[in-house]
Amino acid sequence: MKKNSTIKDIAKAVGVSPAAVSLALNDGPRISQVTRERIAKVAAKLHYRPNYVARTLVGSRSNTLGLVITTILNPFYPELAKGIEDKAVELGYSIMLCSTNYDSRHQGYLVDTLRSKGADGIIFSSVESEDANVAALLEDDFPFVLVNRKTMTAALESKIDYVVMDNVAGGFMAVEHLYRLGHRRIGIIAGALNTSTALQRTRGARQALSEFGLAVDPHLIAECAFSKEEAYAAAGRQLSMAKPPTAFFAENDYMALGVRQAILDVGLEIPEDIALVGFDDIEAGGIAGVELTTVSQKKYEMGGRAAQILIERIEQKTHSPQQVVLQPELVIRASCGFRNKPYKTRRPGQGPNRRARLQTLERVTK
Amino acid sequence: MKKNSTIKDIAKAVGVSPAAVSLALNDGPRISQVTRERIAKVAAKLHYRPNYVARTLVGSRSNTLGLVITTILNPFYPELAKGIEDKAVELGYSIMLCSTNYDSRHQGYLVDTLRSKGADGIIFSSVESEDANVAALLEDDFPFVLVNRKTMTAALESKIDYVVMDNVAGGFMAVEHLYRLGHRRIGIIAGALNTSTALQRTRGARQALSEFGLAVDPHLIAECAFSKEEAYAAAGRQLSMAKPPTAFFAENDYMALGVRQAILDVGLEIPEDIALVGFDDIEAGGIAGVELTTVSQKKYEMGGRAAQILIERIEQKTHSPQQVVLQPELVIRASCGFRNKPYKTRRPGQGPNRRARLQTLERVTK
DNA sequence: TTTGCAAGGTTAAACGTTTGACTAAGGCGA
DNA sequence: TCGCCTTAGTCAAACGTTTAACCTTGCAAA
Repeated sequence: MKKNSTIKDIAKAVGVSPAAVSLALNDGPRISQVTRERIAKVAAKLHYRPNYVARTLVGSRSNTLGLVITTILNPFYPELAKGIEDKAVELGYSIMLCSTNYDSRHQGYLVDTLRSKGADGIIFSSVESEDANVAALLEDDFPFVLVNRKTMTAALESKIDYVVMDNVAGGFMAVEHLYRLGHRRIGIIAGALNTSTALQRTRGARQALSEFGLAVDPHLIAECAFSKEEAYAAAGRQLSMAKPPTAFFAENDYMALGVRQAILDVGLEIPEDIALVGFDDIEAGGIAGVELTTVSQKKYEMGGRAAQILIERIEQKTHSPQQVVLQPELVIRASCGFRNKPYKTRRPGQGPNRRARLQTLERVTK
Repeated sequence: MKKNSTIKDIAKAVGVSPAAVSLALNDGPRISQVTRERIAKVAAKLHYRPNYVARTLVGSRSNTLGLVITTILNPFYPELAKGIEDKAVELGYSIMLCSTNYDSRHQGYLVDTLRSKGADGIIFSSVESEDANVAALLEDDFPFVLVNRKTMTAALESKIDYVVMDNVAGGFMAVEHLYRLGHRRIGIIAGALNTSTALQRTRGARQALSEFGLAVDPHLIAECAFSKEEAYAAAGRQLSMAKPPTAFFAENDYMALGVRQAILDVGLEIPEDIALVGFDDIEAGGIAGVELTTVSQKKYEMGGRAAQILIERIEQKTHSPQQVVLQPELVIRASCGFRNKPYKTRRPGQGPNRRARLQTLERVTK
């Protein structure tokens, strides 16, 4: 491989010291306009490309962020990653992509590698609700931000930057929608309950159930990994119960696609025989013929915000922990039959109005 | 941020020289078993994490690969990226993800950044058929591999590592399938023709057309970006022609989804009124109700092979350029109506048999 | 004529490793 | 006892930057 030209090569060619070249190229002080220009010219001629590795070593930043996700195969992540990458590039950073494949031991290895390789900070979209890596990073005062998920260790939570959706509100919305459509037996296909995401969506769902006076049947709550396959299996099991549910809430769209297939495979139709609501609003859910009703997350925005918060922390522009909670939105499509037969039930309860209730929920969350 | 412990800290603690620590930790020679163990113990206690930045600087490798794609939003890429990442991790490498967003100037910037930051090599899945960056990299003898696409500059092609599908054969298959189903007016929604991918799929499609004695109507070939939106628009235009096509071949599945929507939006049904075949075999195409017939690419495998080839080159285990061409496979689902009414036409022509013909095509490709 | 100071540099150390060349100590055969 | 080899290290340079501290000029002011 051809050797890259260095600052020394330029120095030699121009007849100045390496320090002068460095200063000139970085708009430093103490260099006259003329030398500055001569240096720039020679640098261009030699195709000089600053060596970030050396620069990083002397202690300045690497301008590289680590991004830790579970697997890029879940369509939720590409959009999140896109939001992160766009913002990072805008602010002059690159990103290193790492997948845990749901293996938290591997996550430890990834974190070490990222730090070894000089990442300035890490964006985690995959932490478990009590994650050892998070505690360790905090201890070392290494910059990181959580996105999509958060830690639920009370002592830590207030010290950590994160950006999440209000998952409790989201879970509530999903079940409320189903309830108002007349459903009374609602199967909940929950994600892995060692994640804040699944924990809170489930909590919101249960809150809705109890607020509407529905019993919480444990057989109707299935915990499984955030995967299509497990969701398919779990839904299949509920469908073969003596009294199967008349509606499903799958805690993400990828799982919802699995549930959908399970429903179709037993010969039932959506929404005529059974209703289905997902969570995330992935692109595939919007395809004609699929038309999944879902709780929408602002994935792109979440990603961008997370990147920005992390970079601010890295560049010390920041102060205290930033915790942003975005509000979800119900996207009504065809999979619950709302268009054909709208809500049967009035908004239940005479308590405070919807907005007030949600705000209460939010406080409960924290 | 807490300072990381270094080899010097360990050296001090153990009472040996930094060189000894380096040697011990890297299984180098000249260190006795006992010191080796003492060093290991202290390293563990201090949570020593080797500084890759420094290591990279002295000239060894960074164990980091650059991956350049167009945009992770096209569902083709996550699976490709997964194949790359898994293989890279297996072989001890990390990957830096970069998106060009279809901007070839930006690609130049990305390449520079990647080289600046010490990437050992680059995987390109986004080069244009005559790409200046490729030529420059080759000139500098910088390790890289092309995947999914290749250069079509004759002088360069033989010197470059790449792994692609046989896109000519794939394009041929798609049109052949439609032809044998009885279609005679086939709209081709082509990708950007400055990519080898679109160029070759289109070439294959035209070869099929002419082999089956069908005229090539230029109005039925629309070039557009590899995006859902442009494909939607292009299909819409063909559908409003006086004599619209009875079938479409979209050169990737993401575009096919756009075409599908266009068809549905004018009130036509698939496959009853119009047939549709895609390319790639993305997961969303297989969803019940969508069931897109498509030419399948082995994305995961392609990715893995590409990573492996690049790493072999980086580690000098390699010799001459490696060029792998994988064979596509037609995945017949519901979008062409094959199941209801199978082929009307015998395999046309009395020339050499299918396999022989394909092999000819392959040779033409190269 | 001296002093002060701004402008435009230069020097050298430092970042954390790796690695080729050197060395000290001990053991062994002759 | 000498010479030589082996073992287990040490030393110092190098990788390409950045940056604090120092050095020269030349010129203006006193």
